[in-house]
Amino acid sequence: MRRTAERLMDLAERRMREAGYHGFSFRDLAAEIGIKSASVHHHFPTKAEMVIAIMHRHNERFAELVTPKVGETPADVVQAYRNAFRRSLTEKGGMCLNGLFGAESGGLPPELLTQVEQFFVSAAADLAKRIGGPDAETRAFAILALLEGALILARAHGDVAAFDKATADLAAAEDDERTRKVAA
Amino acid sequence: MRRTAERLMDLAERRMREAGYHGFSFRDLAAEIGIKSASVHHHFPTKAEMVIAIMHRHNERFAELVTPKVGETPADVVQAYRNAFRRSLTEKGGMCLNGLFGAESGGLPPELLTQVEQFFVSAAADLAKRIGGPDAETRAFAILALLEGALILARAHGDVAAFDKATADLAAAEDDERTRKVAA
DNA sequence: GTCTATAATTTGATAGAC
DNA sequence: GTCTATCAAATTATAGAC
Repeated sequence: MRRTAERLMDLAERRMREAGYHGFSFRDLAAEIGIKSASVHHHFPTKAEMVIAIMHRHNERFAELVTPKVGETPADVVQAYRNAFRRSLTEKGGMCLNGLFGAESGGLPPELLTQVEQFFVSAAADLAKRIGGPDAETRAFAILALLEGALILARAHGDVAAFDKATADLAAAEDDERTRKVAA
Repeated sequence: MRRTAERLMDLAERRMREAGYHGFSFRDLAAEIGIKSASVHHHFPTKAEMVIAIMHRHNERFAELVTPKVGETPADVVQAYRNAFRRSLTEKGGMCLNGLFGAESGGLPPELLTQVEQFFVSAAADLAKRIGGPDAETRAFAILALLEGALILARAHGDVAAFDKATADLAAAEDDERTRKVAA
């Protein structure tokens, strides 16, 4: 069944969100779902390939989560991104994989790093386009940085409240930008 | 000589900033400075103890870097923090150790996580006290999150410019807060 | 798809000589 | 402080039977 492959990916993803690329081994996964590590290799030849598949799936899901809504305001867009990141914490048990791999990028497979960079490039471009206004690209970078950092604070404090605190002014700030534009 | 211990710490710190807690082994370090791994254990009994010593040293240095200046404005304080974080990238070769360990906290020694949490608690308190104004604590969280996330973006893009872009509006925003207060 | 068996390497760590 | 020698465990991965 392809179901086993998905369970393996789910499990590996969760472990990595908690502890990074080295946060799981094939033996770990195998033990938890009741098979042997050799069987994991049947579904994913190497660990690198497995992680790349996980990242691919994750980035597709992320794109769906922040898909544009008709009539959205810039504040709506920022809220959609904020909610998507927050879900990492509350439903996936930890960090954004792209942020995590960006942080520990030094020892990771190059193909993985390509995916990570690509994620940030397209997320920044998408955000910038949808919030618009002056310096949209700079503000998009700031928003992505704030969200990644807010996840770190929440992990360090062991409390989602830290994420909420760090991002409390996010939507309000974007409303300010709007007001400023309208006023000008 | 205590000199060897320091060289080991320097090397290990750099590797961890690039690739996280699992970014070096005692053998790596030993090979690079021309001794054997058993000799590294003479200076640091275990890896966990070594990393804790590195964190201790790092957090002391950080406190010095952002030490209060007489007559500082809130914008000055934020700039001092921004510069301290930026130095991680330009002089230390990578992430802030606290941010990195917060991100991959799942598989780390508990004593290390205690230090990480403590760092963020005291940094937020210090920042909040020195920038003052309404919601100082919330803004302090946002500033720390932005700085950590900006490091991630720079690592992911492989370019310090991403850090600068993400933090471009930081000091300006703090000036806004001041203006707002004065105007009120 | 899963198993047994096993290889090759790496890792954190220790004992004891010099 | 450094070395040789060594350990036990873990990790990624492969070959081939069922």
